[in-house]
Amino acid sequence: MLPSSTVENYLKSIYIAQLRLDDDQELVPMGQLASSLDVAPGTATTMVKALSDSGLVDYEPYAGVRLTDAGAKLAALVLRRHRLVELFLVQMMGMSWTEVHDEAENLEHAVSDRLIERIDELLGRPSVDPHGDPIPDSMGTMSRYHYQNLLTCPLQKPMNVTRVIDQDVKFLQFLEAQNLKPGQSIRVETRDAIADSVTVINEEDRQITMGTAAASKLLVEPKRP
Amino acid sequence: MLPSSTVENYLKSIYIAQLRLDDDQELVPMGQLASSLDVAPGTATTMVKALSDSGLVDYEPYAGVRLTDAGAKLAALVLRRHRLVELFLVQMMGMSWTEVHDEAENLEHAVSDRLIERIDELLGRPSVDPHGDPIPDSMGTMSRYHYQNLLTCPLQKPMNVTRVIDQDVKFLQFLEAQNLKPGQSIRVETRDAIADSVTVINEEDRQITMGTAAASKLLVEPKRP
DNA sequence: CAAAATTTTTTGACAAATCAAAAACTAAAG
DNA sequence: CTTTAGTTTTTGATTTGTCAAAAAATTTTG
Repeated sequence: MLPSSTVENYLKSIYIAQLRLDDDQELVPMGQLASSLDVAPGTATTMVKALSDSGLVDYEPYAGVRLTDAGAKLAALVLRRHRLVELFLVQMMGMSWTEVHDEAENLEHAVSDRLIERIDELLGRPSVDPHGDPIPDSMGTMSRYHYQNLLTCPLQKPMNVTRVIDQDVKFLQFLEAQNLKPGQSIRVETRDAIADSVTVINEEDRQITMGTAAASKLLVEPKRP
Repeated sequence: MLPSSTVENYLKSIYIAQLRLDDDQELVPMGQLASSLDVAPGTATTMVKALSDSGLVDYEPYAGVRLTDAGAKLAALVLRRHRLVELFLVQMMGMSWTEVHDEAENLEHAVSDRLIERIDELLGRPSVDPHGDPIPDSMGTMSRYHYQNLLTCPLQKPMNVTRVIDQDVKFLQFLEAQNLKPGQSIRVETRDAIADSVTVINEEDRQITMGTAAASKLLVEPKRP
């Protein structure tokens, strides 16, 4: 029995939520899962129980849910399809990195293993997607590097944008317009805790100020050329 | 409300069945529809009644079903997506024309209008897919040319294979191995009604004999140098 | 044309996925 | 340590798509 798109989406959501947790044994709360999937809490409970019966998750009533090894592997392969499709749409189809997420959201459930292997090959076995998110390999293994963000990185030091933790089209368009896309070089000028703001300088020496909520979604690493 | 994959598949099946009918007002029998979709007869009845309520088909109890204009347009757009995806997989992804049908069967429900427009553009607004099947335009209009087949075409006259009316992988592989793919040049040598067989000569002057059931699935047109 | 064969529809049931709202549980605050 | 606030589960219904088997209608055949 191959998993339905619904099951794939539940596993993917749990997987992504677990990535934000420090401890692998920590549980994802049901409320969070329900809201990330945009379903009623009771719906998530029912579904998670079913997933638990299938051996894809460990479920602890009133505590939360966690993927089993089998569930984590399946989830990683969904994410692999999603991210390879995103990169494919940008690289081969000339679509904008701001718009490929929604398209990939549908295609991730429809592309066969054979096609995804072909895409992987044509793209040269890439390791990250257009947003800088790592692409799991065909075994379901994903690198988990810890980048800094605009709130934690050193001030005045040249950095490269490596990853964007948000798929909102408007936000991505904002980054594109301000030359803050993954790959571009920037440096954090000032941080103002009171004003809740961060000011960065982009490649064109233009100054951009954003709130800390936005700043925390831009991941960077020290510039290395 | 955008139609579910199930609805799209029903419309597509009715559309294809209607193409085989001479008169546009003729009805597709429920039994045929059910078997082409691989569902029980009662299931088809239930679904067709729902489609009728949505104004996508005209349904006459105990007689059969026929698409309305709205239904026909939707069906043609599904077919358009299917065939553009097939051609895309062959031309851009380097997949074999024998294997793309199943892949397209899933992708046809997942690709957005935006992506299909991009594919159409990249392929140069093609008019036929890898099997020679015509591709409806974005308005849902499809050319309906009537080819001859190996049973009806003149003997000894050079012809071009233009279309194959069968998606069975084994059959397509057979055609490929025997140099009988769309685009290739052939000529019908003999027909034997008693033996139920047809003998053709391929581009390499090799002789291939097949049954009339197979021969009727190969459509041809007079060779034009 | 009546009996038999075939096709189609109806009926009752089921699985997957969902919701709203009531009930139960846990955690936080006084 | 009890009351309150917040979360989670349960319950009962609903929608979509399906099947098997009974019933009805149609078509074929003798």
